[in-house]
Amino acid sequence: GGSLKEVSLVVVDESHNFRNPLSNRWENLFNLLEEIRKENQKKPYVLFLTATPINNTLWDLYWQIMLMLYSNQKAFLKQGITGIFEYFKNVEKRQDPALLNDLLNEISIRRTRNFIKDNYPDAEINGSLINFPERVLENVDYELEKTYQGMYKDISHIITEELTMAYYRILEYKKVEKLSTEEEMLKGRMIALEGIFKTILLKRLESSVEAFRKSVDNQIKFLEKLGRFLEKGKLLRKELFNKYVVGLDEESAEEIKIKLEDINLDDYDKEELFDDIKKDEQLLKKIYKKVAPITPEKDAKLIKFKDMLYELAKKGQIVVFTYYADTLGYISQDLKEDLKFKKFNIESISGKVPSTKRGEIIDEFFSKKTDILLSTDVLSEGMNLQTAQFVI
DNA sequence: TTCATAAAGGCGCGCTTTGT
DNA sequence: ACAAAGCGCGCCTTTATGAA
Repeated sequence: GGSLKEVSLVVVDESHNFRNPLSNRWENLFNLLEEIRKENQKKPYVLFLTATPINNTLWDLYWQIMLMLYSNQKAFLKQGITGIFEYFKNVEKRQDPALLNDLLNEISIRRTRNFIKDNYPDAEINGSLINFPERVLENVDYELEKTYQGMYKDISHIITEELTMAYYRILEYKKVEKLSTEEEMLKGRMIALEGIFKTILLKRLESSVEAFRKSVDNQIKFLEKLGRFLEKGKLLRKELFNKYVVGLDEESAEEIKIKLEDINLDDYDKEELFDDIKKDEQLLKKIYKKVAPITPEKDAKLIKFKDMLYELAKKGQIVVFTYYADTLGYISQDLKEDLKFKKFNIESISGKVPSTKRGEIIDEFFSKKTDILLSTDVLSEGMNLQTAQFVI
């Protein structure tokens, strides 16, 4: 509620979120800092906090520093750094991160676990000594081949070798001597997407049967609609499909039709295109049939996971991270129904959980009411889950 | 770079609940 | 009784991924 004039310190937590200068958040923060400076007639203190100043490249750090320095390339002239950009270029060229020290010494405070242990052995939080638990890493192996009861090879063969992927290759069905340069570009990009799509399918297969089933089912539905719209001379793209996927009844189908781009099938090898779309539909249905009977009781990966979970849960609190929300839902549903796990309090959290509810779940975990907490990436930032004894 | 996919966060709208 | 706060939903934005 106060005015910008009263701001003398700006604290940015998880500051690596401001590593990309092309994003709105970077620009907004830059403008905000500028405004504060103007109102104040002097620069406020700026404090950036992050455990991972560099996520991908050196330049992540560069753009965070640019915010702190109001893009002033000559901010450290006195220290012999004539231009920040040049300085980073040089570090990049020489491939030696140690060269960053001159700059980092001017602007950063770094405190590692060992530093605190060595220099502040008596440090306390809320009256009790800080205790850094020993971290022990353990790998658990499982065989996908077993999980999918010998069908993993079949499934991955179908995905990588047998699917025609006609949707991503529509331009290949065009009856012309030579595609235009523009079309040639588009074709290349669509084929690249085909690769991404295949990878995603395999990734979801690896994550859980349920996540995989959902993707396969979704693709079957898409291909059905794609075929139906093509017959009407309209090309259904994924973007619109995903937008309207919930209510694709006949009425809304008419509405969508207006928004779709036209496609003149006379220019295409119609027969072959339709055949291939049908073929993919059949192949995906075949895959679906294979994985449909893998119920939780027959899911070897889930069983192994649960065995381990059960043993660990007897010893202490656990946080389980998973990549896909669908896998989270699958596991959480199964644990809820499993009598063996009845004695444990199990909660799950993802981006779909509203923020107020999220706070409750975390509080309950802190007060040790929860034994097992299942989570997607939402908990990876800004959350201190140190009461947990195990992380999976 | 590009784009599909799936994860996340943020904001505003309109409605309900809460506080004074 | 009225304003403020909270909530759910839809929409928009951001990010990582990987092949070309």
